[in-house]
Amino acid sequence: MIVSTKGRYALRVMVCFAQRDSEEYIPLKEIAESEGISQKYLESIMTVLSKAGFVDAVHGKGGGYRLNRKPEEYTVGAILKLTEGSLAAVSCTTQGPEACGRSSCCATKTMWTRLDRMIDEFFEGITLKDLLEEQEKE
Amino acid sequence: MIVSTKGRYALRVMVCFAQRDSEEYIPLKEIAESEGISQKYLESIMTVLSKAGFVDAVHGKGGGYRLNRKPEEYTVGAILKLTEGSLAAVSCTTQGPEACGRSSCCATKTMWTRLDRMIDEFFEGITLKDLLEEQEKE
DNA sequence: TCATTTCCCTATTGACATAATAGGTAAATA
DNA sequence: TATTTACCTATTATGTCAATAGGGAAATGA
Repeated sequence: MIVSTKGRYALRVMVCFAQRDSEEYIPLKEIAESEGISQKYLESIMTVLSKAGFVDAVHGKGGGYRLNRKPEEYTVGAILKLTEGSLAAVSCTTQGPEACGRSSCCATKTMWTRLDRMIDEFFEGITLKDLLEEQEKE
Repeated sequence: MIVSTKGRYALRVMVCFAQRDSEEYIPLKEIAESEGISQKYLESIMTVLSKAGFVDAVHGKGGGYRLNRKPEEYTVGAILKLTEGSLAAVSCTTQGPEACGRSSCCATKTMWTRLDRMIDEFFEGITLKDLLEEQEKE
């Protein structure tokens, strides 16, 4: 599993925000209910998105979260890297060469590196706007 | 993490066999030592490869394992799917639509399906022979 | 026949990450 | 000043992976 629940929820929630009026703040509670995610769990995700500056947050009544850029300025890759930490398909490529000891002669190492690059390019080539349009097609 | 230790070991070991004389049976002990994998753990991997008919196994002195096809007839995809069970990047695509309940309107579903297909094509496009040649370059 | 080598089988443990919950604090607003 | 909302720290529950343990059965060669 390369993408966990956390990352998938983050993406879905960001799409949710992208659908709404960009000025309006939406409380976490509302998003949690509409997406069927527990408020507490979603909190941990929103905190990450907020700290990284992906969303604006405002306390109190009328507050909540909102995007601070246009949907096309968020790549799926950026959102997933933030919430997942890494998108590496194997541990070999993230750890330094000293971790394995065989990396200098490993027949499979080049393959893992190519795979990582391919996955990265895939996710960096998709924006929230693309996901929105995908949804509207249906 | 999309590929675990099990799958990575399986690949390395298969490359190991591909390097040797194709007629010769190699005992597990020898492979385990040369690859730095514990015999017991490697056993569990070799059992899977053997049961699936990827290698021949012979008991007793002079016995061991060997490939039963040419290196170019093993794709990395086949080996990984066997040992990993699945190469899916997210659980959404492996489980049926009833598991999620949102799959009918999920903006990200198409993306996950495309990703899975891309990863599958990547691994199916590489054979043991390719890995062997990669190693010999160094 | 018998000892050795080797593969085969079942079960268990330890470690770790993820998913989710719990309970409270601080800020903003009406 | 009460309410709404975001923020923070800690804990639990679950499950998977990696690795170990201990023995059993087949093949071989002497």
